[in-house]
Amino acid sequence: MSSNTFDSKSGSKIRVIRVTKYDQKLEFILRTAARIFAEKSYHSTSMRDISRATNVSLAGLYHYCKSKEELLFLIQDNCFGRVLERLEQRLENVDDPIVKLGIFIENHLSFFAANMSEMKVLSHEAESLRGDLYTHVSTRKTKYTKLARQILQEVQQSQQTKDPIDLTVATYALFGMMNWIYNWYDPQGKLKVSELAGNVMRLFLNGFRANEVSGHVHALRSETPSVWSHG
Amino acid sequence: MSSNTFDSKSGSKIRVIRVTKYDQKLEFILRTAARIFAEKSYHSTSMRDISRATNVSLAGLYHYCKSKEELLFLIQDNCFGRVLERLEQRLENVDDPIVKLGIFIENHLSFFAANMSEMKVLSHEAESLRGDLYTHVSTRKTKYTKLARQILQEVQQSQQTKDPIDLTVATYALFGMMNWIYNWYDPQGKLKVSELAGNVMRLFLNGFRANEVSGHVHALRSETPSVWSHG
DNA sequence: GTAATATCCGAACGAACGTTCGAACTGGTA
DNA sequence: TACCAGTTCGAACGTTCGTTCGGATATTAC
Repeated sequence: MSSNTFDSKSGSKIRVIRVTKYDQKLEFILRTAARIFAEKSYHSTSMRDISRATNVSLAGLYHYCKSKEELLFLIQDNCFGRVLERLEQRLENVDDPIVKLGIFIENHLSFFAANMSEMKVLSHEAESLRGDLYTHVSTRKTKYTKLARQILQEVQQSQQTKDPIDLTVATYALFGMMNWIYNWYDPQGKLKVSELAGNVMRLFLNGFRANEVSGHVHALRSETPSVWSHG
Repeated sequence: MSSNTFDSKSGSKIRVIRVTKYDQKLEFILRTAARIFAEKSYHSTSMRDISRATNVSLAGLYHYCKSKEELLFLIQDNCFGRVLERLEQRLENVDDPIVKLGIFIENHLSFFAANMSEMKVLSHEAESLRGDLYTHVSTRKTKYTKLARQILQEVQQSQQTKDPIDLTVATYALFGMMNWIYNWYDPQGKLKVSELAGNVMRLFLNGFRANEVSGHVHALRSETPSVWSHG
């Protein structure tokens, strides 16, 4: 990892990529913290939990971060940064919107599967950050979402269908499908990541592009609408 | 609300449905707590927050629940119970698996939209319960998931397609699409619940039943697989 | 009325929390 | 050797947490 990835304090004056001991230990702390945050959530994890798991004293942790919230931020921001960086590389020189969408889905899911803890923390603890830190991650997320939406729009425009799926619904349905996997998917299990990505891709893309609505679905509309209330 | 919905302490000896003051106030506390839990998460909500929002003294809250955790449980269990109850009613005498699926989706989404706070707490704070309380809700959830999976299997069997979507992926993709809506959907906004449900239904069902895979998607498989690692 | 019960709350408890402080180490440099 | 910056940590600080206790007030039953 390059020394500038985490805004390192190593302060090397020579312009080469260096991995200082400080960087390595910070990364180790972040990875451990991410694992525990994923296991028992950010707010019910204490700095003492992280201290115990890393064998770094409670006070010692504050040599590597200025607060517990900054730990969460570093996990989220670093994780998201890597997703985006990789995505931009892979989308270079790609024009076909459907291929773009495939790359987007595969990129998201394979990174998710390989970094389950960090990605769970990124998607599940979205609102645990406050102030500037929240804004920073949130802005990135909005940008990411808009990119997905734009790709979907291109797909939709590339082949006119009647009665198209609402773009907002489609965008968030896609993210829902993908981000929900931390609730069930086991990267070590039978189902390989490539199979997962392939299935999600087919499921979503065929649904999104289909222009035909089953008669059965229409029949549903005649049902009396359910009215829920709090009493 | 019937006096037995919350295992009421009202202890009426007459066999009629009664709404005691106790029940009403408990329900008010639960609804308020659900709202705050949804806003700032269970673990960062204090009993003092709930006390302030309900105008019930801190100690007074413990007349209606025996712990903060029980508050969370009551919210989740009551909410889930109502979803299940309504679903079972609507599925009675329905045979067509596609209609079943439509009812399932519409039931879930319309209830979600009408009870956003409770449903967010139900799906977002799944792991905040411990021990028996966790097991109880979790068992119900498993049952609910299996029902969805079974309906999907029936749909799949009713019309043989080659290369069908993996059932596990499909099931959790569906729940991901539906449960993710607390991250973006505004029931008061432009998009009506019926439109939301209709779009989700079409998106999912067409994708799930489609038997054709685009050549574009196949092309993706020749990409060099991405390898993510922690370094 | 009065007794019994249900409802409510101010005040406090012990525990756990995030963070800080000053001192003790460590390794490299002169 | 002495020195300095980087690293480490035991101990403690002030705060907030969930919960409890004893008693006050309201409601019901007789």
